[in-house]
Amino acid sequence: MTIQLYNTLTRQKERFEPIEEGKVKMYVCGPTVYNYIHIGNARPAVVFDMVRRYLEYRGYDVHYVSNFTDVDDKIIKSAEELDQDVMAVAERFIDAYYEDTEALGVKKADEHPRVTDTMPEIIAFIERLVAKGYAYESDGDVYFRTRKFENYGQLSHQSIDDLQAGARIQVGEKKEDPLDFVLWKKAKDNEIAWESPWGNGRPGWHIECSAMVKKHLGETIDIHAGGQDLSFPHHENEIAQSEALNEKKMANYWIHNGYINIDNEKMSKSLDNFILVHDIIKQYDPEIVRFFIVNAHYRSPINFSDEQLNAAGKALERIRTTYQNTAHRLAESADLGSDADSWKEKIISHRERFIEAMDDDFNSANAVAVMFDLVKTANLYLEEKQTAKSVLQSFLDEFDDMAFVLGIKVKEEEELLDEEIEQLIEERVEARKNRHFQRADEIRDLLKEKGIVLEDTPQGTRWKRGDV
RNA sequence: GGCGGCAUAGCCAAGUGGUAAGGCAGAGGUCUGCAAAACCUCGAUCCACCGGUUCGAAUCCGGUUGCCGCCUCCA
Repeated sequence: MTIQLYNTLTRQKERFEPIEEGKVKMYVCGPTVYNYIHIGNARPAVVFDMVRRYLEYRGYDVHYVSNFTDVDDKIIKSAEELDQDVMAVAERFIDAYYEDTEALGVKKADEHPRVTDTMPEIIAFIERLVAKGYAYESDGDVYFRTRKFENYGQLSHQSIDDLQAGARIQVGEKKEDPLDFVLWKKAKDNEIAWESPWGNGRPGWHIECSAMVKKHLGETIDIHAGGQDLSFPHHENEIAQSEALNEKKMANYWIHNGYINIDNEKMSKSLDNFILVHDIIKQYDPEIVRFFIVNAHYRSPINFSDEQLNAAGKALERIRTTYQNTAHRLAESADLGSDADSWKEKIISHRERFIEAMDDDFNSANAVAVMFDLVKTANLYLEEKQTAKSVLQSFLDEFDDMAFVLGIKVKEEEELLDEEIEQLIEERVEARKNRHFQRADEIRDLLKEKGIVLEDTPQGTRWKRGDV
């Protein structure tokens, strides 16, 4: 079996074949850091992190690069409003980005290049486009000559004339053609700027990704990813710039995630209906937010609501409970089970189904369903009077693997309880032994108020954190 | 106007030619001192609507309706 993925370029699922065997070069468009990220920004971070984890799980050596746009109009505006330095604002929200995405289980990229660290490469890139006739200077700005690039529109599957017909783009006097887009912007007075052959200015939005991809990954990469709304014009323009210069295909596979909606409408900063990750994770365990995201296929739109998050929380709890019950049994019971092989075969068949699901365009919704089947199978095993340690361990290992790919935590942190609580639990065990159920129930209620939920099992009493 | 996506049980969500996964919610039962957790049983005679292709369609084709998105900064 091989991995199939939906390529926006061809609008169909294709078999994944990396350029270099066993290696994957992957680039994900990152955020413009002028504010805390909202959950719509979090989705690509999460789903492409999952894609990366899955590729690693399948044995690929993944070189994963994701950028920060740390200078542009919005940051400059934000800096003015906050009365702070542009770079300070960028720095602050880059830190916030790491904090928020880490909470959501997103691993850091191998490289997180910034525009401001890529300036020489960006300028060189533009210079060469000018030299090749694909770009021209106009009053301190530099524009890309879109119509000169013959394959323009290949990603959005639009003819250049349709694009122009539908364009509500104003024809700037500086541009030769309304479809031309800016590579270099002349600085206004007192604005943050870099020196260039065309005077002081800063890069346009699209050029940074072309330059960074080339610098960090090369002229042709395996996977280029981002939100659906980036496919046009951002990705289309990236292709135009890179392929005009390199005369090579920029990326073999383009993948785009669907939106997160609020009340069925796209969440965006301009619609002012966004929810910040920073805020939502105060209300819900970030693991729940992650689980909610991976529980749907990455290309489907998902609607964000309290009802859905609560359901996701319960669902995740079910997985964790089974994991804990399995771990508890492993620790507390003797190694007695027979028939170990048939149970292990069941576990392996779940693993195969999990891989099958993820191989099919990273269908994590199905992968999660397989995980729930494994939960059920594990629960059935726990119903057995006698269990084998090796089988219990196999269940845990399988859960760990699946959880790694999906980026969710199923293992609870080792935690010690207050001595006082420990004593109460001890006292209750004694009380139950002596059939003093009234006292036992009193203690259980008391602990519940403290957020400690007790469960009596044939292997003894265990506790977990619950709602206070 | 151009391009695209979606419409499956109370809610969410897979399935994309062979007779409807999974989760949440709900009902009944088993286990338990009681709980909790778990287990068992129950739910769409049907996949927006209308035609067509096929031995067979939620799945393919044509059309209709509704919703959403891109074409402008946006993940």
